[in-house]
Amino acid sequence: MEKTMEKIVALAKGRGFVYPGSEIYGGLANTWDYGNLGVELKNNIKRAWWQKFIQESPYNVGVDCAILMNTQTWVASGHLGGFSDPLMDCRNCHERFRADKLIEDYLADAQGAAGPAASASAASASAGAQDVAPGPADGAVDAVRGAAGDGEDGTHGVTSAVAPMDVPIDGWTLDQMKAFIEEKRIPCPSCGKHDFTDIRQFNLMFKTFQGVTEDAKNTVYLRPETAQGIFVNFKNVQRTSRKKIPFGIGQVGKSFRNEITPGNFTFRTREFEQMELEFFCEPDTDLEWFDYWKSYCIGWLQALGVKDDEMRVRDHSPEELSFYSKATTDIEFLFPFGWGELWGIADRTDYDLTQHQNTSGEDLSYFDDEKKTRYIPYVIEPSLGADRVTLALLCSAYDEEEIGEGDVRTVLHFHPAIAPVKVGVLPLSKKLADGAWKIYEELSRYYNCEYDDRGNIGKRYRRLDEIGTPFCVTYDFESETDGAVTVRDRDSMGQERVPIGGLRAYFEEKMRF
RNA sequence: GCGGGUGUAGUUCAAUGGCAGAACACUAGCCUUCCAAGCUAGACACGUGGGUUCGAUUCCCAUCACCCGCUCCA
Repeated sequence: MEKTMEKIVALAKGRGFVYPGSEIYGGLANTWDYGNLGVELKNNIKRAWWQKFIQESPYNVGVDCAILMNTQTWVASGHLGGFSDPLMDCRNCHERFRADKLIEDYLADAQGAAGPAASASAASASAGAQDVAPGPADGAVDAVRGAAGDGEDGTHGVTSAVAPMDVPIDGWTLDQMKAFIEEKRIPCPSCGKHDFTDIRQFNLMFKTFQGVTEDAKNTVYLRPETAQGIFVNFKNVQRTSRKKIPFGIGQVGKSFRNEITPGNFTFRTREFEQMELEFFCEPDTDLEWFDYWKSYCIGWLQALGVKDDEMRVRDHSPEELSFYSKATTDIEFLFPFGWGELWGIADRTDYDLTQHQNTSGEDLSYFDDEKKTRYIPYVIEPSLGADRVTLALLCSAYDEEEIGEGDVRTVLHFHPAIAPVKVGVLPLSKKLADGAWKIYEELSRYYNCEYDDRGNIGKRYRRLDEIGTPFCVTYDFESETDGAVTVRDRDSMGQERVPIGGLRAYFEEKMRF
């Protein structure tokens, strides 16, 4: 019984978890709509996160910020300036490359040719494959690059008439990159020819216009992360919540990134939902809090049923770290397509608040009344993709069980707290509809329930197993006289007789999170 | 954006230059009544546009969309 992405996608479409977006118009690439069950599942997961990270945490409060923000926000955060990728295509073989990477590799090669690290180019050429599961190959490249960089100054002794070799490649203009590639006649890593298109910028932010006229002055961007809404409201929330540092602000909401390559079902999409916490602490306490939130996150995943062997924690190497981050750890999940990042926990230092303070001119420092000190807080950011964790929990729950001779049932072992339907209410016969319906009416005041009287009882159990319903209540002929029903458990398939009046208490106990 | 592939029912698959068929799923009724695949009936499909042709779901062209690779992921 192999667990494959195909089967999970088929189940998701077939049973109403996730449909392809805009389907009647032939679809829209990589958009997905959550269906009747999917929305329940995702809402339950978001609610569970909120409960654990906001409600139950003595430190944290929540916000819900606008998706559209003042453009200066993105200047401060660095999204607007530095994050357009310079891309060029090879006219001969139609491969696409990042110009800066091409130059970087060329320089590394130049170094390799002169020194003993001659295998550098071979390693970086072969390691390209996929980023989903950065394996040993990528690590090797990093190591090689790191070693190459230990040379004098990063230029590797290469000189150029057209490019500023004393400036890191990130600081070059597009023209300088293009000119350098021409000057050195850098070949296409794929086909070896030298015939590139001009460099084009690729900005990852979705752009739109506020107001009716479409001119540049009205340009606004859809947020590429929810974090910035929290940073710009840091002082507001601190004042109105009367929180003292350390404290955190959490938010659940949509973000948009014009990724070039989305894919793997809902794992990577251009529109996605994040559950982010920005935790503000004193500068020297950041690493302690980093560890605190790391285990807090892992604990939450375990509580929802993620098994240890389908989860791993990966610390970023120093070369891999983002420019603003002091430490980053990814919690990864083993999807059928490989390991994929679920949760990024980053020590962002005081980078964000400092940037906003400098750009806005507002003082974003915090004054500690007890210690009589003033500082810009450090930030620990556990950032979780809502769609990713939903997909992960769907994959984790998926199972095909052989029960008896050639008899297989598909079952989703969701934790009751996130199961889209908590209780199936089933009259054993249609003649018993009245009594069963009363139970349905009562229970659906507390839980999302499903009433089903079609087909035989076994078939109904199977349908409910397949959507991960933890409990079925069967109202039978005896119920008419003894006032009790059979509660059937999804996981054990065992049965228990429970008085109708005791159902509510029974389920409360079983579904506790 | 480039290269390759694919478009027939909700799903998986047929067939055909001349009324498009099955299985499962679905709906209604009957039967049964605690672990799917009993009986009867029913609803549902050729992505779009153009061309060739007496006639196109089928052949040709275009278009749209999706899938798989590549480039990206603060």
